[in-house]
Amino acid sequence: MPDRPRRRIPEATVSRLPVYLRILNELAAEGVDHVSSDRLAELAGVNAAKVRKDLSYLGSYGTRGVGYEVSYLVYQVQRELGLNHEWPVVIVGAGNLGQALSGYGGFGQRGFPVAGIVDVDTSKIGSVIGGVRVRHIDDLPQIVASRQVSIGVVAVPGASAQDAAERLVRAGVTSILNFAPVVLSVPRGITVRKVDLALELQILSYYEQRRAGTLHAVPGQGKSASA
Amino acid sequence: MPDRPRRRIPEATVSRLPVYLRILNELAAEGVDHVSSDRLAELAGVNAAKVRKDLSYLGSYGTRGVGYEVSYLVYQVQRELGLNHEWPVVIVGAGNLGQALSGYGGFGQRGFPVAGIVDVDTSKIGSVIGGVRVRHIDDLPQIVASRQVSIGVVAVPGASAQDAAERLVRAGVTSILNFAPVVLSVPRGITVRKVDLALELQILSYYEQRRAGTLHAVPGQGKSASA
DNA sequence: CATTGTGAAGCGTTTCACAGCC
DNA sequence: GGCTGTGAAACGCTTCACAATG
Repeated sequence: MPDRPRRRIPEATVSRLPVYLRILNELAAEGVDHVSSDRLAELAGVNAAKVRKDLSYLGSYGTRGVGYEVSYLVYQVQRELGLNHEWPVVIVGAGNLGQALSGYGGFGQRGFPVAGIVDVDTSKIGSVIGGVRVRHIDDLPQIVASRQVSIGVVAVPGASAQDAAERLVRAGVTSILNFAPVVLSVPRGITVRKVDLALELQILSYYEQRRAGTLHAVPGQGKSASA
Repeated sequence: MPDRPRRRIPEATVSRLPVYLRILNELAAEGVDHVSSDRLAELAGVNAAKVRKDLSYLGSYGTRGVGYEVSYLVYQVQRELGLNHEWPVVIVGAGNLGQALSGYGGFGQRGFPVAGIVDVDTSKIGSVIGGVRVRHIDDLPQIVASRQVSIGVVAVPGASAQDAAERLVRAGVTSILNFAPVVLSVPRGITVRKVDLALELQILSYYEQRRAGTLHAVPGQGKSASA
């Protein structure tokens, strides 16, 4: 590992880097070796200036008049995102969602292997999901320590989510991906991101209702693009 | 239906209203009848001024010196979000994710009943998930029309997601919740929101890596709060 | 000469600070 | 006295526009 990130990258940019990365990987798979900010912007559904500014935070990796070399940019983005090594995750909650997440397989393929799944429900313990055996939640500290886990996934009902988060933090996890529909309260320095279906649907509901009233165009998280 | 929304509400505010709504519902369930912006802010993990400004877009529903009446505010927020009636959704993709989403039940409970699930895979057709029978994707237009569906959920692999989105749009859907890890290209006026696990994990990876390098605090999507 | 990299302007969001009101 | 509602300041992000350059 040669060097650590130095520059401070805007949050908005950080959340777009994974999108660029995915597109770059697709381009690489297609054998494309160079790409312009214009093309990348089109594929990512954003403005070209934004792509250039975003990438400029990583360094000057483009060539004027030519564009960006795909493979080199893939490497740089991965390095910036810390994707050069694996980040084992531990899933709390072996219900529907925990099982789906664990069985899905996409985690491991993308560098986030499931180091463990835990649940409070002793009836679930021992069953194997996606190749991982469900263990008791009291084993959390041991799993986190032995597998050097720093990311925890909260996949329990809302009522237990705060407790799950606290257990994760106590066990030594410093980042949490929260699927429960609650606002987690965590100590400073712990990063929490949430994925909340009902919330997303309710936001869509708002724009649908607006559409019904006045027939105007509507924003779409900045994620929509024209064909 | 007395009136339609008039004021233009900032996107950032719209995405916080569901959070307030959930908290308000919890407070109501606990028998709390009034709440201050300070308290609401604490529970939502945001700044009190933000709560007041957000709520002020709905109208002046607070009482100076007292706070907001919980039940009245619940009503107003729901109305603003268009949650006074149900929004049936159609799910495209009856794989792991589609099944989990449909079986989960939270959709229906929150006013988004599953009007149908469709798949291209004929071997999946006919099976019943969460009380809904899986139908062929060619039935989409019929389902959307007969059940007045305006929201579609894309739960297919990345490679088929664009096609799924196009079918939804052709069938008459105007909002899409996309779980596939691709940027959907849709006509203007169609709202797309995405839920992307890998992306969230990669963002966490970035902050984890930073933490490893320099020991500083880190943002958390603005969603974290101190205990 | 196409395309990057970037100051500077523009814009939306957050936060402050306090007048207004119950 | 306590809390809302809101102008205005501060901030961060986006977009423009163009000089720099392979």
